[in-house]
Amino acid sequence: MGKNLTSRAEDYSKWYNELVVKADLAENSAVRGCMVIKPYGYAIWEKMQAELDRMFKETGHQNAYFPLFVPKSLFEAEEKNAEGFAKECAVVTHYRLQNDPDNQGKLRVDPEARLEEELVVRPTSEAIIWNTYKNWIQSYRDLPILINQWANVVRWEMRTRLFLRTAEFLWQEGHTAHATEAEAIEETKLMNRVYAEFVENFMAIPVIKGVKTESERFAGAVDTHCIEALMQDGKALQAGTSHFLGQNFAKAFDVKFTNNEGKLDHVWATSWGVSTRLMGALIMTHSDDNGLVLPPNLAPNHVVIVPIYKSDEQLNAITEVAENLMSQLRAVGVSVKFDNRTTHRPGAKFAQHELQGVPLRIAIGPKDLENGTVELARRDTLSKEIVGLDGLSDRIKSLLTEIQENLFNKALEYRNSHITEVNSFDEFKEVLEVKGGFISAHWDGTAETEQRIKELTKATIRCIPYDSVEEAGQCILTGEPSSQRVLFAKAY
RNA sequence: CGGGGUGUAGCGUAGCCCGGUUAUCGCGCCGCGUUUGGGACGCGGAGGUCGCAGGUUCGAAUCCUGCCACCCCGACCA
Repeated sequence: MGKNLTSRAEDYSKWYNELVVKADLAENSAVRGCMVIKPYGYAIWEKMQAELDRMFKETGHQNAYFPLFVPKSLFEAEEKNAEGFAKECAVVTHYRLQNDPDNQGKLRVDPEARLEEELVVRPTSEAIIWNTYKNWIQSYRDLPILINQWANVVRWEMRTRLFLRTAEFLWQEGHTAHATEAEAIEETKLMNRVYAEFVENFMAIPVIKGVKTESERFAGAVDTHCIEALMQDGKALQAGTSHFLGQNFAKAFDVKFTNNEGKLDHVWATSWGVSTRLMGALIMTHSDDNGLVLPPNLAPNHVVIVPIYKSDEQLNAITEVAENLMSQLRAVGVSVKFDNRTTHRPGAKFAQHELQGVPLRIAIGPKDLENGTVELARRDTLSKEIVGLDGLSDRIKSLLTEIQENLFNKALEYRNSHITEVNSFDEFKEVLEVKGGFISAHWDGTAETEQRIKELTKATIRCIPYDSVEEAGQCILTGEPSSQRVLFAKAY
């Protein structure tokens, strides 16, 4: 893969700035770190939203919406959660501006308009949602509550990384309440599976499902399940998380219910989320030096048709062929755009659609009019061929399926060839340095060792994979006994 | 908050050390014409508080002082 696209998220921004996603963070320094998503980029996000939303509903969830502002007293109720997010909260302290007497034409914050209680701009919504659930739940008959919210959240990170860690981002967060521990744990796992299915089948990004170690766990969770993906530069990216919250939030917000035996108990909870960070994952998994490569399942347009002509007569004839083809394609569910802009030449259009990652391009010119053919070009392989018009729509339909599979398989092959088993710390450092990717190694299970390895190498434990097998071994750092391998990597 | 760096047109830049015509070049933008099977070419044109403020000087993008902003590395980050 090209070096231009494989190092850091910021590098991608240079490529996509103009066309895909307005990747420049907002120019005003006060909102530095917030991203601006252009229409084309947003169309991709909408596709992702639509599919996820469908999957959530199929698994019994409903959408709802909760407030952006969280009163500080609510925010601090669940201690670990509050502590985990405290350092990155934007806080509203005033509710009014006034003319600045010392500075004509400028406004200042009215010192008289200080809020009695500060409002935290949600970095996540557990607090405000559980404060609400308290009033919704009395009996086991009120359970489960299976709610998802599409929202923006703000995390005032000291340092932002484009797509991957922006100050404001869009996401969905599911918040569920259950009568039993087993049911909540099942929900946690279910949603992690839903995420994995979406990311693999839709985004064509292979992921590893697993569980986080204590130190990487969500603040306030009992267990954090996750999907981990590998980017083309050998760094791991956490693509989604699903948390089993135990009774922590129910206790913090005093959410009790009477169970079917008439006993009072705290509710069991989960929360789960994926964000616009997935767009970063998409870019960093499939792109090449010509730009974005979109899996057909996410592409706003599957096919673009570019006319090549010298005269108006030719354009008219091409338009007729194109419109015919478009209605055939639309009939079989393929989205298609006819790029008949007169302001750009064919070469410029080719380049632009490649940059935007349109899976298939059809060029129709005078030669094709004579021969009843078109030129069909694939974005994933950059190959071109001349094909006849007969049966073209069916062919394109199956080609799109093939491209979707090809992208996944390519990424899978790369990912699999970058999971390395090591049995010593020297080997660990060596692989991390020269090859990158995931490293499968034994670990003694302590947070101290994990921390020490992080300090020495910058690698963290991405997860304990679901499919990790029982196997006697020794911790690569301490030599203490270990019963299974875990996955290490340098991560975004 | 520590270490390093950079601010010149929408973007990328030259000029700065060693002060001196109208601030350089490329991309992009606008007009006209010729073009159109992989990012067209020619001619013409528009666009600048040289980060901000002060100072030195006959004269400051250039030298001095202060400030501001941004980037990178670290700290930080489910």
